[in-house]
Amino acid sequence: MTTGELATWRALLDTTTELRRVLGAQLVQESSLSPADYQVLLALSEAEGRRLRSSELAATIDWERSRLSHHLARMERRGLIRRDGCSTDNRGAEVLLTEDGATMFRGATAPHMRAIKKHFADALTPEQFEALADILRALRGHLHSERADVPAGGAGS
Amino acid sequence: MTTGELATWRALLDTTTELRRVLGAQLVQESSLSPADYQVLLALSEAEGRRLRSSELAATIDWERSRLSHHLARMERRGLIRRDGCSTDNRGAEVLLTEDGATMFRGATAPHMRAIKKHFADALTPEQFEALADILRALRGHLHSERADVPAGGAGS
DNA sequence: GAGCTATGATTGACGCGTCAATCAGCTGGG
DNA sequence: CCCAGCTGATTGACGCGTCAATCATAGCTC
Repeated sequence: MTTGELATWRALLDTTTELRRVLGAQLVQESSLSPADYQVLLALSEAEGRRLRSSELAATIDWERSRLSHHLARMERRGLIRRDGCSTDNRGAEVLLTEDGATMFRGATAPHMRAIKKHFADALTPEQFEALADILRALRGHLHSERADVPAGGAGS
Repeated sequence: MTTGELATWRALLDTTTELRRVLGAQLVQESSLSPADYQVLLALSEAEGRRLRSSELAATIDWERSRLSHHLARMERRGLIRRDGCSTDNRGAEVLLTEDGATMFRGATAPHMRAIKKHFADALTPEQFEALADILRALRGHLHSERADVPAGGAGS
């Protein structure tokens, strides 16, 4: 690995850290929702009937189950979501958006989009967007191909 | 903001989250150092005499002071660093790398670099690296220019 | 249908990060 | 000199995330 490649890696870490910080701070200040809250509410508001099985929600947003459990407990306390037993599987829990949660989410969306535009989208040219999308596809593809490689027992690099 | 731009933003979040997770997990498993530990040890090992004023360290790695204080307390318990009063300013603390800390860091470096190469560097072409470096420069520049804009009260872009 | 294992979900403990409050020591004005 | 105010650093409380353990139920095998 070259010095430049390492520097680019560090730049990627630093820049994304800062972007998350700026956008996260703005989100929580404007709407009292953390990025994590937003992610949960987004997934729920896009789901059929604004409800999801807990495990499906975890899969959708790619969270560990226990993290989700803890977070849902906190969100339930705040009245953003509710948990309900599942009719077809008595072990299961259904998570559903409350009216309050939906309202909070709606109120947060527009300013958040504006912030993303301001701090991210406005910084790049259309060509850079395309290049970035390509790069991210390549990175994601690479990560996933590795994941498939190892368990199969194929030869490594 | 277009749908594609938003999708690229989401892809950036998701992909960097996953990269951090994979590389962080590998780092902690191979060397018992968290990414945060690594960042602190890297800054210290590059510093003059392997020591830094606490506030300079915070500035170097761009952390809140209280976060650093908490983290240093934990690292000190583990014997990775030591804190020492400062001779020129009795309020100040000097943070210095212990032998153990230096050894741990050295042991972690090579595997970590290999992991970065494997999961990140190997996924991209030289052209993509250049494009990515450009994009990150643009993003960083944009973020910083905003920061300078607002307090001064000048006209926006 | 009794026991075994697998699965959906939660819990507790503990390390981490943020915010607000605090402590200690420096510094400048009277 | 003394106090007011600033700065370097730490602390405590609390929300968050991970890991391992747990609980309850489903579903399979005999």
